[in-house]
Amino acid sequence: MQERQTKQKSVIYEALCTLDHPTATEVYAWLQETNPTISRATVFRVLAGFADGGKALELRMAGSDVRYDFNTMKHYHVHCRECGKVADVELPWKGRLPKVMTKEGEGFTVEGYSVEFIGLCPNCQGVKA
Amino acid sequence: MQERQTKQKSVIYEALCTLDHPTATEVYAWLQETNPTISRATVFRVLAGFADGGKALELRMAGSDVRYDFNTMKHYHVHCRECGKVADVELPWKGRLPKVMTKEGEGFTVEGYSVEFIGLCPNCQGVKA
DNA sequence: TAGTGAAATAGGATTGAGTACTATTAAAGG
DNA sequence: CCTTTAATAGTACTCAATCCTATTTCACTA
Repeated sequence: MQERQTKQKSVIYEALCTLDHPTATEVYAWLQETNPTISRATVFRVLAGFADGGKALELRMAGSDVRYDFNTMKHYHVHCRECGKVADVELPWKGRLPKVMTKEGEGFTVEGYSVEFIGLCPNCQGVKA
Repeated sequence: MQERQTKQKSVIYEALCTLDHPTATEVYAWLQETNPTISRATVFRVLAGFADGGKALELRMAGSDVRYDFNTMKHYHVHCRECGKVADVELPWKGRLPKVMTKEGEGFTVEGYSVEFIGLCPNCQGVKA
């Protein structure tokens, strides 16, 4: 008996698909309206489980909380340097490591790399110069 | 009267150069031995000030605390997916944005991008499979 | 359809990085 | 030396994320 289906998982997944690259806290806040008894710990655990089971991507972008993406296809993201908001970027995915990268830094085993774009979201463009 | 020189700044900079891509907390812990009265808030503020004034780089790598680098030359980093440790990567810096990137995601202004390599540090290679 | 064992949840406690606040200290110019 | 004011010490606070455990509830079975 494993991967038991629960109502919590169902509504959390719904939230994940409805909201735009949400953090666990954003999912929790959104669910408060319709499911006020859901536990914060449950939201964190279930989202992490989705990522672990391949049902979602876990976005650990520099300088912002962990965000989740129901779109599990590899794709690039921009994130706002002010508020941390994330959006998808329309660019073909380039999967391969540059071959020069067989070199290692100080004994590290290099498994991959990630590219992220940084900018300002529409909202923060108006606020900050 | 601005940018006043203090003993705290001096010893924090020394710690920054001695330790390897440290977090503010690591700097604070290291200084406890020699400067037990230094304040945690001071360490955070001074390091942020170094980054702001161009005396250090602020590394906001995915999934780890903010780290600082006394080497202000642009260069790549590997970071350990287990413990967050960071090391430099010997690769020529490629400064330019891919020109395709004029495309925007949902009205974002794209200002730049960052590349980071992910792997396992020597220490965590033994611990985890 | 009820019974039962295990997985999952609720919800409160806890951790730990980072920030806010303010009385006090000390750097630098006169 | 004295004054001005930036910077610090130290404590309180915030908030994401994790831990803990009694309780719930899913899913398998008789």
